[in-house]
Formats: sequence, C-alpha cells, structure tokens
Amino acid sequence: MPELPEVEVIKDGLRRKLRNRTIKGVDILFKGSIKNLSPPVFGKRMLGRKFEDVSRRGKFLIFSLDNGSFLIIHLRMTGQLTYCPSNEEADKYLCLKFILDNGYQLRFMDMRRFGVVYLVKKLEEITTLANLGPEPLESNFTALSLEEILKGQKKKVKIVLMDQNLIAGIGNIYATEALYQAKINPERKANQLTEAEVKELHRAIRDILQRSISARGTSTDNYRDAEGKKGNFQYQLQVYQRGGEPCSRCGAKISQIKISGRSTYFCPSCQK
DNA sequence: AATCGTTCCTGATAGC
DNA sequence: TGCTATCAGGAACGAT
Repeated sequence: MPELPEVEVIKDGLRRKLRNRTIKGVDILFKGSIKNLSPPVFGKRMLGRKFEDVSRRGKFLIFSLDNGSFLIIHLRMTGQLTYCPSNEEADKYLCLKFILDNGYQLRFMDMRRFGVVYLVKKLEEITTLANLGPEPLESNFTALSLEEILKGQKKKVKIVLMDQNLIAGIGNIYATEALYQAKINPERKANQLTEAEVKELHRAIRDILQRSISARGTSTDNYRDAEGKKGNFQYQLQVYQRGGEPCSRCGAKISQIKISGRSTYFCPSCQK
C-alpha cells in the first residue's frame, strides 16, 4: 500500500512529466472515485487546465493547476497513478484518465476502489489534509517533536505512529519496520517510552523512510511508480510479512499479532 | 472524550 | 475441481 515513500516516488516521477501539460480530455470510468463534485462538473472543470506542479503532503498527492485550484488524490490501498503513452493498453482497473496535449495520459487505476479524488479551490477544503501532523522527513521534525507527540498519547506506540493527525505519511509497513529497527515493542504505550528510546525511534523512522525512497518504495503488493515499475524496498523489510521467520538480529521467531485490526510483526526477543 | 466496530472493495488463499 | 469463507487494510463514520 502506498505510504509516504511510495507517494514521494510517484510525485517525483510525475512532476517533471506533467509540468506545463494541458488537459485535452477527461475520461471518468469509475464515478465513485470522485468525492467532492459530481463527475460531469469535475470533468468540465478539469478540461483545459494546465498542470503547474505536483507535490506531496502525507500520503496525499497535490496537483497545482493553472487557475489556482488543486487536484488532490489519495491512493489508499491499491491506487496507482501512471503517466503513459495514449496508445498503451488500458488496465482493467482504470478509474480515471486525463488525456494530455502531448500524446500521453495520466491514468488513475484502483483495484479495490478505495482511492479518492478531489478538485478544490483551496487546500483547506479537505479537512484531513489540513489536519495532518508534521512531515517526518522535514528538518523541523526532531527527536524533541516526536517526544512531544508521544508524551500526550496513552495509546500503543504503533497506533500513534500511524495516526495521520499526529505524524503524516506513516502506515502499517513503516510503523512496523521503524519499531523493529528501534527495538521497541509495538504494544508499548506511547507515553511510556524512555528519552533514549524516543531518540532511537526518531532516527529509525527517518532512516527507514529515506532508505525506502532510495529503493523506490515497497512493492509487496501492487504498488507501482509513475512509470508502472515496482519498487525494491520489499527486499529490505526485516519483519513486515515475515511472521514465523527468524529475526535477523537474534534468530528468535518473528511474532504476528493484530493491533487495532492491523497485522503487526515484531521480534518478541529484541523488541522490548 | 476516547475507543471500538463497520464500511468501502476485490483478489488471494485456505478449507472442505 | 469448485465452491464458500476469510483475510488484507486507510480512513471516515457510527456506535458504545
């Protein structure tokens, strides 16, 4: 599933390609993807617009358009966004496509159809976007800011890491892996971590996210970049989807449990 | 107020 | 072989 690193890779891939491209056609194949407008109004408003920039906030992709409005896309579980030649065969799960002025298309595919698309005049119209916590890779996200966040939370630390209102962009994969790297049990209460553990966790979060971006994201499932290619970080995962296998640090058997309905993997021996 | 369960959706897999 | 049941999960929403 696309989390911060995957969305970042897609953003970088689309940015150069879409800049100054004009939309010559809009084809809505699954109306349910478009959340804040009726599909005909969405199509009418997108037609003729020019892409000025593409950015990312948390797991949201933000496309700035030439009239000051924004196209906002959240890929959720199985959404894919690709830039491809118009004559390339369409995916079975194509939900939305923009026909560009250079013989290429921007296509949104989504097997499980959880992904969401908005067209807004102001970013604040999307409250979940407006309420996002800090970007973990920005320099103002320090060990101290993580400490402040965790201190106020009685919930399990893994739940807190995945809460988009507290920290933006971390989902199940990276919360699981960061806690493994920091040697912290995912069931620990957030406000009960020691200062040293918080520092270690802060370092682990940034390290994991950065390494995944370098590896072009995790394709355990159906994540693809803007060119339709798989990422490679799945080969570096230490515990995620490795229940029953030996821990690479101590050899103990990796546990698989559920926390708030989400599969969680950890080493019961070295994550205290 | 905080936490839990349900919903959306379809493919992969397990079990009979 | 072929059927059904279960599971996967981000985030909104309803229920407790």
